[in-house]
Amino acid sequence: MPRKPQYNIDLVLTLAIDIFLEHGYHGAIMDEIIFRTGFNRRGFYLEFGSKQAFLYKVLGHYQSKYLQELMKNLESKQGLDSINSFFTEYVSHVKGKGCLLINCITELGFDDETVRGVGRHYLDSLQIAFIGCLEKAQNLGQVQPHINIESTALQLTSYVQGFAVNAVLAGDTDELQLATQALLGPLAIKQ
Amino acid sequence: MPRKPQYNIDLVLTLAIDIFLEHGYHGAIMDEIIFRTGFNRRGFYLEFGSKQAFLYKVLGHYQSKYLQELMKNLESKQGLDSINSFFTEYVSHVKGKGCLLINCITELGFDDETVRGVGRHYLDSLQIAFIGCLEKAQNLGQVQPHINIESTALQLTSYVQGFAVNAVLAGDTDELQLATQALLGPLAIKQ
DNA sequence: TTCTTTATAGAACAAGTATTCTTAGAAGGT
DNA sequence: ACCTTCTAAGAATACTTGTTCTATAAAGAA
Repeated sequence: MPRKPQYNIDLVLTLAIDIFLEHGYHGAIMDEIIFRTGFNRRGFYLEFGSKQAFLYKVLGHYQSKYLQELMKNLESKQGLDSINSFFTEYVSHVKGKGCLLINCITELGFDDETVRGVGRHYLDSLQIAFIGCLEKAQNLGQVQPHINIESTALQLTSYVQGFAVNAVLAGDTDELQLATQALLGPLAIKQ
Repeated sequence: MPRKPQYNIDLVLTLAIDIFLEHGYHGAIMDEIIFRTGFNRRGFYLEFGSKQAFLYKVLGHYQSKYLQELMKNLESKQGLDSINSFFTEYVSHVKGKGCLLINCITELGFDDETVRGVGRHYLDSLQIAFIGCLEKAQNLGQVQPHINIESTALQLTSYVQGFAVNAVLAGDTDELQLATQALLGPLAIKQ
């Protein structure tokens, strides 16, 4: 039997996330991908077929490793606390880098139906997760009873995307943490 | 004296906005830029020097023609009404396309200091404009007196960036208009 | 009209980049 | 120890794309 591969697909995908975050899809060149992931060209094309197919794999990996993990905060449906911890973790995740999925949407969304589909699905999931948390929060009496839950959830979803953009520019994230408080504060019932 | 140019720099810059919006910076190739703007290669390089320099010009043009125009709504400082009309116009501006500046930030922000600078300046202006409006609104008794103006302004600024991303995906923008109402509603004093 | 100047169109060039191919060598089976 | 099989490294290829160059023609001045 032949030698075994030295690379680890999971690690390659993880390392590639940063490369695409830094340079975008078209700006990330194969030489850097090969070099920084420690992969080799032949193996790369045997494994993934093309740069584009590779991006899709990286995006999928990014979602399951990070985005879905972050959303678990919301799925525990503990009301406002869940929303709070989601934002705290999200801000620290995107700090100084932004979000790979958001970057792909803005760079490729117009031309790439696959990316658009993934993006829509992500935003939908996020909104649904927020709705679940808000309903719970309402039941717990944590938020004003009169708010429109769907609109508020959409609103929170927009915030998340806004943070992803801001994070690329913001040196420190104290600002963003402050914004989170300002954002969630008005929802809560004043004690 | 020689013949006069048939192209119109202003028009070229305006047409280029859509091209960069559709394909991003690296995805927009010179052939399409030349073709769709009706420019010619030689003239292009005499006038702008390079694709990168051209992007900066297009970005500047985009800001003065659209972003600053939209912000005038806020500068009139008529309180909540100004904020409302800003959002209405903004949503209709980014509908189906997104915002060129935001797209450039997410695609190039990490590598391009110029773009980062322009982006920061834009977000700052926007936040300051919101602050002006909120102060006015507070003086007019249109909003709750206890809200933290700076935080609320930052919150609104994040929201704007979220819309820019959502708009790339959203077929219709009714959703976004609804979210805006949900957002601004709680600020206002109930009548 | 004729001459000068410069825009136009697109061919040519050169740099960059995704993909394929070649060679050498490592890991295990017999 | 030897052979097979597949990986590793990177050279080579083919294509894309930003930039420059050339030839043509149009617009005005004298």
